Amino acid sequence: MDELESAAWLSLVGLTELLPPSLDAQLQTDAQLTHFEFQVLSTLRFAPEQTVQSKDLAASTNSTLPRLSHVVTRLEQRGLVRKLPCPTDRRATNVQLSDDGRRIVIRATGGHIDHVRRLVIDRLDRDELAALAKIGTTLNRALDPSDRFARHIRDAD
Amino acid sequence: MDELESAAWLSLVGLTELLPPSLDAQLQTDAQLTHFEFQVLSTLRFAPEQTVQSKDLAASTNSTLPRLSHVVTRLEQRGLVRKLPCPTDRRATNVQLSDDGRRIVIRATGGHIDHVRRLVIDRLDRDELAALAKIGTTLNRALDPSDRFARHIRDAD
DNA sequence: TCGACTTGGTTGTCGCTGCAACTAAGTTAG
DNA sequence: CTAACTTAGTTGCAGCGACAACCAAGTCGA
Repeated sequence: MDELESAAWLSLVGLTELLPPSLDAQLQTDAQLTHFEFQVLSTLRFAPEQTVQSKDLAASTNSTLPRLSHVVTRLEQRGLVRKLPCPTDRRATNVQLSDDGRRIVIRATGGHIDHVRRLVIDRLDRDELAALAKIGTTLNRALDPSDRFARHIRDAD
Repeated sequence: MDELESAAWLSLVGLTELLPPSLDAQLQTDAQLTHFEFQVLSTLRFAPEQTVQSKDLAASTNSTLPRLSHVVTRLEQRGLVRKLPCPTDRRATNVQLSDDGRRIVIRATGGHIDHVRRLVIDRLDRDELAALAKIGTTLNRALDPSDRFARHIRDAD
């Protein structure tokens, strides 16, 4: 690897190690949510009926079904979501945002966006944002060929 | 957030969620190492005497001292590193790469670099690499003002 | 229509990391 | 010199995520 390749790679590794803890910390102190929980709630918030089937929720949040199952169980215990049996497929469960959950996620979103702006968006100019979007898309496609991820936060983030 | 900002942000979040598992998976199957363990061993490999003090090793690998302590304990049990008392400060411990550890990390490096190339480097042109390096540096500085991270893999990665 | 296979989901266990508490060694002010 | 403080490191516990095993429901072929 030459200088440029190495610099690009190291900076990318740095990002993947530093960014997630920063997001978790902000959301944890401001809203008692992990970033993953926030993603789950945000996805539900913008879904029709505030309801999404577990399998699809897992795909949207780029998680596995076991992981989601655990998290949804905890969120349900906190009263932020409900689990409903799916009427058309009795194996499936639909996850629905509760009123409490809706209030929580709405209140959390503002501060989270502020944080993302201060940390990332506002530090890059338009050209850099465009470059990042393009590079990110390319690499995400390589990392996740099924490309199921991340069509969710959209209006939230 | 407008379209461009949102696209950049989502692609960045995607990267931070997809890249680390990919690195861990490759290193785990090819060398029975987590990416973090690989970083530790790589750092030691290029240090004078193959030895680094725990505190500095923690800083170089962007980890906390407790985390490093646990990992070094495991690596020592596997015979890949040694813990030596520091001669000049009796509180400190120096971590040294063993011969086995050296062989392991050297054997692991080639495959790891191949993986990184296939996944990232080879998918970007020179302009994109330069943009990524610049953006990454900017954001890393925002995320980690002390900037202690990532002066290590250098020749390895 | 019945057996084999697939799909949706849950549960249990294990391993790793964060955090707080703690020990030990070094440093500094009086 | 010694009491207060800081620094280096370890340990124990708790929480989360991966994985495998499992159950239940749906599908499909003969």
